[in-house]
Amino acid sequence: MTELRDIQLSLPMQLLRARESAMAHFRPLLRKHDLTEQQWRVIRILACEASLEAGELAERSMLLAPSLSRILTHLEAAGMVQRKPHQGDQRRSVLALTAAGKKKFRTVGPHSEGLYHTIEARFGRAKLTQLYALLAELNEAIEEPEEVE
Amino acid sequence: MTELRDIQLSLPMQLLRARESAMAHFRPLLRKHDLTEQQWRVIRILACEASLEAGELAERSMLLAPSLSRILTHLEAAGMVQRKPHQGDQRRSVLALTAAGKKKFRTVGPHSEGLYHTIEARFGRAKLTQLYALLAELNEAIEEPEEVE
DNA sequence: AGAATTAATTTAACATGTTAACTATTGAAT
DNA sequence: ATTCAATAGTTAACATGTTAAATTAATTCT
Repeated sequence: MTELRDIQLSLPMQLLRARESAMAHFRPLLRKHDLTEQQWRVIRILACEASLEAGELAERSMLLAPSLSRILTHLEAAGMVQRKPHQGDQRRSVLALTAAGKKKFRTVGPHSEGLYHTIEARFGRAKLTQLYALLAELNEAIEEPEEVE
Repeated sequence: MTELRDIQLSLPMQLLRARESAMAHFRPLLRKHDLTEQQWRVIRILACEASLEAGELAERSMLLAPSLSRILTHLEAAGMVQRKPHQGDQRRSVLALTAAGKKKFRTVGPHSEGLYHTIEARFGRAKLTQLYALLAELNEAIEEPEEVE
């Protein structure tokens, strides 16, 4: 006889719950600096890369193309990101932080790091490392969904 | 000398990535049955409870009140949920599945369970249990954010 | 009882999530 | 070279996420 699983025990929901617990720490900071969580993801990634194509940026920031497109329009209008055409392929666009974008990163980054260290201190570095490893294993194991007939 | 953390190693983003890997398995099924992920969360919870107040439902489904409000309007219009006034407190509303809502649950539920078991089989039950435990510990440890001065 | 507070839910406004359709450009196949 | 298919981004449409404000009803205080 197979055990009946608690219908409430949903993997996506447990991951969402954990993510919410974590994000709750960062949201007040981001709001104070007029950034959404997604805008901050984009800025963080561009801050480490000098320049990136939109596709790469979408993948790394875990944003779907339509979302990223709108976010970039917003960040460009705010003067924090510059869109340039790609040399040799007119379909692509290349993104980079402006001086204002870099400044925003240098302003917000340290506070964000501080909050991260708070989380690390409370949860424990060892457990955090273990969690990262498990999440990576999970991704590896279930990355490719089954076909739906 | 403190190690510099990889700025890309973001806990919220790793949790998001894992969640996306998991949700990718369920999205085709839900789409085929004209349900959003959030609508399905609401139906699943109501299917186990007979009736619930909106506040309780919001908490269990990890939905903010405004989102839930709109979702319930939608599910009510679709004939799957019934909103009733609360006896003794006119501010509250009590939600319950209709016959159509229960039928939807019985139709989609088994397929959803099947996909869950696929994930469990691929990742391993032991690791999945370990992951749930770690996520619960994380929630416990960081649930309360620091004050922002 | 009546005023002020608190509580549960909804509405509003703007940003993003999700899927499909569209546009422009490139690459491949005759 | 012309046609066809694939690729990169954007636009569109609708649903949800997030915060603030508004609504309505219950509670508290005097």
